[in-house]
Amino acid sequence: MTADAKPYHHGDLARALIDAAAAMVREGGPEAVSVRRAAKRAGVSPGAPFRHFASRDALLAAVAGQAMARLAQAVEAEETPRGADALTRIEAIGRGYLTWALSDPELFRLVSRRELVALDPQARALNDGIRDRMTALLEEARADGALREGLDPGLALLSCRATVYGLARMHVDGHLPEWSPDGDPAALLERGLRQFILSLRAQDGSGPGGDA
Amino acid sequence: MTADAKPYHHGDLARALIDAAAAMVREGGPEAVSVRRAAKRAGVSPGAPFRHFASRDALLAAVAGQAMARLAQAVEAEETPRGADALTRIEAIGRGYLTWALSDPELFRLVSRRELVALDPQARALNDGIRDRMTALLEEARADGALREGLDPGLALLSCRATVYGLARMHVDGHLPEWSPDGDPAALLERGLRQFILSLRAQDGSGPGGDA
DNA sequence: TCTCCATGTAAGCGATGATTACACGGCGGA
DNA sequence: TCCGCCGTGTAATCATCGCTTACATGGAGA
Repeated sequence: MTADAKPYHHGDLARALIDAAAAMVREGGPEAVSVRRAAKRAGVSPGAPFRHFASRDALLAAVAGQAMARLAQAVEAEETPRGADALTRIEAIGRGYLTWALSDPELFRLVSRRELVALDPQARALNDGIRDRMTALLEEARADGALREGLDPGLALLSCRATVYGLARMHVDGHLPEWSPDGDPAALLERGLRQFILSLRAQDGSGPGGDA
Repeated sequence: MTADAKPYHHGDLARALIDAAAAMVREGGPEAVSVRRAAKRAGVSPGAPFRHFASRDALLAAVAGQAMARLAQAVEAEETPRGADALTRIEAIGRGYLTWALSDPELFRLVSRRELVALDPQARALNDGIRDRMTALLEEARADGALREGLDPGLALLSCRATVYGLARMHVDGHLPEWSPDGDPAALLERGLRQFILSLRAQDGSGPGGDA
């Protein structure tokens, strides 16, 4: 890449290092990330990265920040606010979250380490944004009477997070085959998600809208 | 420990190394485990551990195996099969699981990496045992008509695992304060667990048996 | 008692994260 | 146009790491 005359100054070393580190995370997990190998991939000397990242952890945090941005983007792209039911939109958020976790499991593992995401204010904001949107949607569902009777909206928020996070982590930690040896992970997560949303929904009035 | 005359042969180096490594995991996570430091803690030379563990990963796997045994023990101790309702016993299993995850979060992170647990057949068996007991209990609940209408028992199994695993991982990954800043983690997990079991339970017949 | 061998030691290899001193070269001021 | 600053990359170095090899030790079985 950028093999044009190879100037003394790289031009965009920081970006190149983040990309290289992200690729190494995908290949062998966060443990496989080495500053020297990232530098070698970017075509610079072993000490050069330290001009841009104070430490290996700082580089990993930058990778996590970029990954968090893509996760937030995936969630936002999936959410369909076009007049849909609040619970349906929560389901869409969860679907976006799970889809991204399936598509980039190692980077998701990185993102789910809060101490890394918390280092980057922008990543924190994205993370908090998703949570706040779910809070608002749950409140909207409650106001619409769409929540099952006897459901504490605060606890429902925790349940949403626990379920979606739990399903995603089960996949990236390799626990899905153990619980459903022959299942397609994506289909399994989708069914789990739908059933969970169903367990939140009030059973009077609106009938089953599922098509699966 | 065993400071009696320091014989040439340690006597129980493998155990001592596992304990030392477990302590290091508790202090700084799996990344903080170093074969050399474990050897120093056990009072032997840097190369000695390799007589007992082929690699650093093998040592970590042994630590994970021991931790898995303790987790299974905590689950078994909490389960109360004395005539209790099947769903109540599932709740008890979840409570034992969450309690142990709260009491030893770093070791739980180790245990939740399946590729480590899978290396030790005994640990695998313990893990599978918990899953199989939940499967049987869910089937019993279904036969008793205790499950909510329209609930697929297979999916309910996945939901149980996702919820309990999700709650536990939220804690060890530091996400609980983010979702409930002022909450006591243990109380929060307990409420989440109770509500989840409630969402499985059929709403006819048996009334609310909660005391919280 | 003597020998075998499991267990520990000593020394060392290559690689890592991190630090330091130095070299390069684009940019702004005179 | 020239000069010096300073951000950026290089080179050399250090302590530590996982792991291997060659050797030392001493308990257990013949």
